[in-house]
Amino acid sequence: MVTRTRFDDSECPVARSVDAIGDWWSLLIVRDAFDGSRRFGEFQRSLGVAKNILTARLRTLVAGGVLESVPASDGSAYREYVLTPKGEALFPVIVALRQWGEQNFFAPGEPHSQLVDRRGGHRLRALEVLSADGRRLDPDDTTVHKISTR
Amino acid sequence: MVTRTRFDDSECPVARSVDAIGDWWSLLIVRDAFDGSRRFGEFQRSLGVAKNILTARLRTLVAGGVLESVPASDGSAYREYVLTPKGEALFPVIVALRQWGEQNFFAPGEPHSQLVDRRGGHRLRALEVLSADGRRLDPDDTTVHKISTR
DNA sequence: CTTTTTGGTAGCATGTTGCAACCGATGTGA
DNA sequence: TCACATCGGTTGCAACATGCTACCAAAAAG
Repeated sequence: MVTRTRFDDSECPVARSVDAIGDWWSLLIVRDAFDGSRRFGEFQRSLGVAKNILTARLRTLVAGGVLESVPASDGSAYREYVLTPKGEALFPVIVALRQWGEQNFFAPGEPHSQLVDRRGGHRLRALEVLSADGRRLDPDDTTVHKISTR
Repeated sequence: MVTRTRFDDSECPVARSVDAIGDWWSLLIVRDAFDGSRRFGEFQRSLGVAKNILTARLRTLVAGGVLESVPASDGSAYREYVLTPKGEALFPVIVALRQWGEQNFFAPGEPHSQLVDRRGGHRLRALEVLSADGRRLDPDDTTVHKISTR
């Protein structure tokens, strides 16, 4: 568990998100969950993480409402960790990280795992940040309003 | 610096991205950089991070090609940290984290900082994951191909 | 009924973080 | 130009988090 008292009450949504999933393992656990991992052992083998660390991370993610622990779907007495709706809402985050990684950390032609459209099997379209009326926005086209009500 | 030998050679783009920016401070530094912070002191005051930690993080981000150190724009002898093109490409990641935070960590009406379209000042459109031909995709509509060439 | 798998926990060594003190180079005001 | 404040760090230390290995009980498999 990271010691962080400073941003628990931050008014910045990015800070609260990072607080929930912004460590090395949590994001990869969520990625694996999107890829279909459900069982403790699946995450452990896939990630190679120490079991006590995995235990702690899964607990944090469950406490944070990203995952939930449900009875195993195969009828066994074990439990599974599945994404909640809140966890599923991380899909654009994972896709954004994946696309950034693809574009910046692989040499042309270097093999890498790829997220594809199940129907047709094609690569996804690159994420675009759009204005309310649909214009593509660059960082310079945006600004942060310090406080606002929703 | 996190000890991570396991994923340096990973073929998963998400893992490589997380390797570069997947810790508590790096993402917030990048967020501040998007919001206009450039100087060491700006980051330090904005984040409240210890100076030695900030030094280490900035060095890592520069080494990773996310930030670069340039002469100060005000003509002083100091230096500034600005986003490289690779760093700017993190824009969708930050926006995704921001939108996830807004939707999941704030009570209705609770004040929070907001990213708006400079032209018009409206909130941004929610990020959408799209197929190559423009259909909205949910996690279930996608699958990971283990290895592929680009 | 024996063995293996699963999903952990406990203890310990090591790595990382946060804090406070300190420091030289730079900028600023008189 | 001389004192003083600010900037951008570095250093040492204490606290905390992480990773590894060993161990264990419940469940499943054979």
